[in-house]
Amino acid sequence: MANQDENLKYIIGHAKEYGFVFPSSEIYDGLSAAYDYGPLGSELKNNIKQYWWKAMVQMNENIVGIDASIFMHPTTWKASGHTDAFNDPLIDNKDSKKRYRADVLVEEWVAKIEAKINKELTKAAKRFGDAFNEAEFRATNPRVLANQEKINNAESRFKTAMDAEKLDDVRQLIIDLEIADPVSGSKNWTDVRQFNLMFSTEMGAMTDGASTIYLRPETAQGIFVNFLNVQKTSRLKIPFGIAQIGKAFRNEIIARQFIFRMREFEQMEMQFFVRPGEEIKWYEYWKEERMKWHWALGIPQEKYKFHDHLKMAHYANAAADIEFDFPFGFKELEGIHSRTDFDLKQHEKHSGKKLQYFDPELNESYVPFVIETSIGLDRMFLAILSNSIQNEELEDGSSRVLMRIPNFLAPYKAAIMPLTKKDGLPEKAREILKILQQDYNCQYDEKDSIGKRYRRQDAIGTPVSITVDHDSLEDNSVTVRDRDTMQQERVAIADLPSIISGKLRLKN
RNA sequence: GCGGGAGUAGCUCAGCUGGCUAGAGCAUCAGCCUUCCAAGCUGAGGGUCGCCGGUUCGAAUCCGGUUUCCCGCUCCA
Repeated sequence: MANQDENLKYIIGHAKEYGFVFPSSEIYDGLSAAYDYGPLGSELKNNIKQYWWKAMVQMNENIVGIDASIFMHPTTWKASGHTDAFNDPLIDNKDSKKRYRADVLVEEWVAKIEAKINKELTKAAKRFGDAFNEAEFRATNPRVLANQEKINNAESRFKTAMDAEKLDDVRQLIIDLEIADPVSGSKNWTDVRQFNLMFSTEMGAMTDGASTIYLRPETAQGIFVNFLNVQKTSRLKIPFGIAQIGKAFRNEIIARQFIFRMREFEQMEMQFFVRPGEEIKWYEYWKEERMKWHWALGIPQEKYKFHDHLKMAHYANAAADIEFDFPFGFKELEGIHSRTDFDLKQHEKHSGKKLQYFDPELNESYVPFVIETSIGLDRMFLAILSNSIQNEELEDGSSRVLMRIPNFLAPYKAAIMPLTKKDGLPEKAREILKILQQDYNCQYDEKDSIGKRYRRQDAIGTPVSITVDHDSLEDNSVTVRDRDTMQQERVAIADLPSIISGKLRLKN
């Protein structure tokens, strides 16, 4: 591949040309960072979902699935922290054109002043030796006192301004503190603006009396608020998990890189509830399990790597990403987080309901700890798409566009084609189609030369092509051609179902 | 959101010092050929040149605005 830009462009072009992914509302010039899945794309996407659901829910007797509503009670987001944390005050420097979080600028300023105080303390400690009393020095030294007061003032002004949502005051604070852009040193700032990362809308037809609700920014909370419902109705014992596939929405300031970061996206999540104190064990377990799930697809293992988080989100005590080698480099594909008991505790607090599990073995109740595995469906789609597409040079000097989609995820499993359009071959081919399409998504094609039709199937990743010729009418046999090797073999029509199912089996 | 680049048929692009009914290759469709690995023959469909406005006798072409996409910065539970 020439370079990364060209590569991604090629993938986007191929995806559009063959009906995998279209820009949303394209006839109206499209909508930024929104995409539609076309006929082949929705097949592939559904197959990914099925693969995940099967691995998580069907293959684990202690994991069940739900499908929660996108709308949730507004208090949910207060409890989860999204209402506050998804509200960043941002400010731009007019000269450097850089954007910063206003709260970070203030924090950095505070850190600078604190450094001054510490310098003062170190100096004093040297001077006084063993007799040095830090608390006393802090309480009496005029320079330290003045600096400490500066910090206190700034922090309280910032807090007051944020609480009252007075963004002008935040800007004034930054100007008063003489904070300069770390890059350019410029103090030429724009207004402070708030970006709420959650989409809001009104519930209720009347504007008055309607309440603001949010489109969920993550699917996890739908699981947490249903924790007791599910645990009780499914008679689950800890450790157990609840899985969900669904859409989530984030009003990203900037959303780009094709379907990698969209404002509307789909997550496949599983929250695994465990005994407090056992979370790290299960965290490690799921890290491994999830990586195995990826490896089973047959995509080269070096395309994946773990990225352990050093800086944790407020709710987590351990976190790692599974990163994938996308056309634009290694980027997060899936997250595995030890979320502690943060979410359930928060919901207990805000709802006033007990969200606890009675552990018969320990004979006590507790709020379970949670391990989360969360994978972006659209990202998984892109991972498979970008890994599958290749231009293969053939021995005769020609080339073919090949989509090496893992067989069991392919949109079409088999293409059935008559060698020619005459002599009853189409009829025979359609007979076979009728049988196979009950179990497999198949395509019928009789247009153009047989070689051309093979290439067409290569370009959309169909693993098996079945060709009906004149002999087929006599002996009920057909030619089966493999997408990757291009090898052909003669088989009985009756054996087709088992041959196809053999090709769709997972690598383990 | 800022800066840079781009937008002509489904795709890749040509045309752009303003001037014939806007072209090519591939793709699509119909027919011929009846053929086991694309690119054989005949024909057809498909574009208000991203959109709006301006300059002009005349704009795909010049100017302004706008929108979408790509890249960089920024942001990212």
